[in-house]
Amino acid sequence: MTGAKRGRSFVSAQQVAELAGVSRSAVSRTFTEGASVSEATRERVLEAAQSLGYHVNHLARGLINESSGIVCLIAGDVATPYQSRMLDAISRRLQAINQVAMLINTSGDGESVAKALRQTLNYRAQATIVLSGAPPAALIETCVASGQHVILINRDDPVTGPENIVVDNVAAAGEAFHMLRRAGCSRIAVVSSLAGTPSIVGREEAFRQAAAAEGLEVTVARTGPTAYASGYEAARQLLARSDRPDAAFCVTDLLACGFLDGARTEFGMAVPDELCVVGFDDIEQAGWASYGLTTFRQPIDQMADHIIAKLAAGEPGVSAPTITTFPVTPVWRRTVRPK
Amino acid sequence: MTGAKRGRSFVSAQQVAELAGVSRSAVSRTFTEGASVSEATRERVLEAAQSLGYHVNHLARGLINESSGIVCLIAGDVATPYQSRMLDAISRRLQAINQVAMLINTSGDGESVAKALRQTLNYRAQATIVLSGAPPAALIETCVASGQHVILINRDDPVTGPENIVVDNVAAAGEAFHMLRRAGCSRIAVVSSLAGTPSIVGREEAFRQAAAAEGLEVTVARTGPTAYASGYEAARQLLARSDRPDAAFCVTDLLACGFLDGARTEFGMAVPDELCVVGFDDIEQAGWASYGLTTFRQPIDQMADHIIAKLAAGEPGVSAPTITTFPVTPVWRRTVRPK
DNA sequence: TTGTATGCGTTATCAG
DNA sequence: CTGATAACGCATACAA
Repeated sequence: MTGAKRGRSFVSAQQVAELAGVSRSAVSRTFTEGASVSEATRERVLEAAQSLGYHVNHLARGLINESSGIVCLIAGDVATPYQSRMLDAISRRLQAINQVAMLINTSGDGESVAKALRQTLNYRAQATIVLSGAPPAALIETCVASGQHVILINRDDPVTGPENIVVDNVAAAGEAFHMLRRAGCSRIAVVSSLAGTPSIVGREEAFRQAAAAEGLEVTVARTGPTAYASGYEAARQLLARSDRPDAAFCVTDLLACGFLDGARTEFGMAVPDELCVVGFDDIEQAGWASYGLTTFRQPIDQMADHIIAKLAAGEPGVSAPTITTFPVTPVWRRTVRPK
Repeated sequence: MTGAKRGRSFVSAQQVAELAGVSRSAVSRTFTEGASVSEATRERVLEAAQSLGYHVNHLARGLINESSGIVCLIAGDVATPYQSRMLDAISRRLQAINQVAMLINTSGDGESVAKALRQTLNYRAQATIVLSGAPPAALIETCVASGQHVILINRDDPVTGPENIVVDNVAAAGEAFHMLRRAGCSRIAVVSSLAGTPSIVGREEAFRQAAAAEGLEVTVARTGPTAYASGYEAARQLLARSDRPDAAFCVTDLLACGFLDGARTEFGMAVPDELCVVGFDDIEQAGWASYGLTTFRQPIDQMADHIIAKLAAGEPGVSAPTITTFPVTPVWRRTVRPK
């Protein structure tokens, strides 16, 4: 009677073996995919396990075959529509391939992204998926050196890890500009944020350049973080001007919703008659009747599928950094004049 | 030179010890809180660890002191504003006490909640926090028997686990009714969902009873899941009637947003002049200018604090199930006539 | 303070 | 098919 720990603790294979009258190995084999056990002992073990409430210890299992089955998801703004949607898409798929998601919330400060990367190493995660935030290059390197997949989403920095997933910001921004032009808009503003994220500045910059190619100046407003309130505030500032804009490209739907509300509430403007607005991401709220936001949809499900495929493929490529770009499709709703 | 695994794998304490010229124990002690190491060796170890990219294996550590530092968060609708907000609040605090959140996404089907509970056991989680879904009582029991904290949020079922966190639905629903009555409304509808969650039916039922106490009949609409679209559809059906309601209590803000949009878009109704609406949860969108929803706020941060306190307190109470009820505070905005 | 030895719960290997 | 045994990476009681 070695392992009789009288309740209040997890049950071990040892205890199951004793109850079933078999060896630990038999118990182990019963719960190991594709091991050979006779149906008789298998049932005895299963029954004993059931009555004792035994569950295989993945920590110990991971100790042996260097695969914990854990994938770390690192994100800063979990409560955000876009991020939480992505989180949902990825975690759901992870379950399907018998992996489990470890959520690391890097609440703001930059130091904590590094801390998050270290957590991922501590838990011997198979992969690290960075949804937001800027991880230190050195730590990324050790993650890769340790055999992890490191996947960065919408983070096409100059210095990056090996697997990058990116959305075609410049194509979308260019298309946004032409949508607005075809609608007859000429005083176009860009509503952005102070975040300085690669995708944010990428969209901003691409739009500006598309405008410049037609000889058009564009004013850009950055009034705060990438949030609803910043969009609202941007409307407040931008639309109070004497040369009030007749269109806005918002680098994020959240900003766009705020901007729309600001334009309507503070200035009573009619959309799209007096003002055209284009967003980015196609979050759920963009489709709500109060907004009917014309925007660009990120193919979140496809991106998630791609990530899972990478993970399922096994060992990460030892080779050079990868960049996979996903197309972004326009979703026409009611904030831009048709034609 | 035992542990020279040439790259592509995680570094072990063994390798660090060899490089630093000390024993494995010295390495272990260096990374163990409150162990005694001389400053000299400590630095040598730290340096070696740094250059090798060593990180303590929490899996192995958890094997020894039955505490993996993992807390499982089980949720069904991660992408939902309320859930993701809760997720954010909890995971953020978990980091602060050196725990890490494992996110288990029970995507819909009931079986997967059981699967989630088993995962929690597999990873020897300290605690299991169920944000949504109905876990089988038997599994809850083994979790508790294994020494886990099991915390159920807004799930005051008859059969429950040991630690329940609940919001005062009946007080809020009662108050909602009186808000609407004081606003002069008499034909009041309840907008609910087909989900059949305890909190949903609790609010529904409490509101109905408050009305019944004043001899008022209430019609309840359940047009689908607890989502925006269901609220919209409810408006479509409810407001097309000859005895069109002049008020609605929506058991969720998401439903309320949909209902408001439906009322305005499909019927051009003026809120709050022709129609008063009350929501529940106070999600971010409730505060957006397009909605200005009068609703009831769940004290998410306090609830999260409470959970953390429970975890930090150590061993779960062996005693009877606990129920902690949190108050819900009304947030007056613009969808109910004042006075 | 330091090193040695032991054990944590598993699985892989090997002999039967 | 089965059981004994050796890892896996780490923390700790113990001896030095």
